[in-house]
Amino acid sequence: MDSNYFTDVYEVVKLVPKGRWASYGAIAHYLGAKGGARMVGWAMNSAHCDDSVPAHRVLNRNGELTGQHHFKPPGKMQKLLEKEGLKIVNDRVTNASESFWDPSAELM
DNA sequence: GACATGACGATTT
DNA sequence: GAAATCGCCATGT
Repeated sequence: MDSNYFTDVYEVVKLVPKGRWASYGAIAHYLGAKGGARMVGWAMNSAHCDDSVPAHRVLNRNGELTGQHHFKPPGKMQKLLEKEGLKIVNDRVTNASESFWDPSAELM
């Protein structure tokens, strides 16, 4: 529980608006760039057990569904994103720059 | 305690 | 412009 870092990541991910997506680096930067994007991904890895954390809204900086294989079943991530209004093509979000959500910019 | 790995990012070649 | 490499730090072995 000392790793409050994960909790921070969960909070930010939960704050991601529906139909938008945030990048690991953006969240990491919002948290103070602690450890960088990798730690965010690692936090999600621990969060995968928590359905309250819409990890499917967290993609890499390219808007690619990098963690699909970690979902159950694989592809659920893409389905959820498409259901929220995002267009996924080739495991990648189209109009990514338009649906991109930056916590440090939107939440300030 | 050290080595290897990981849902990434940025920089350099 | 694309590919390759290093860096970030925490977790697992």
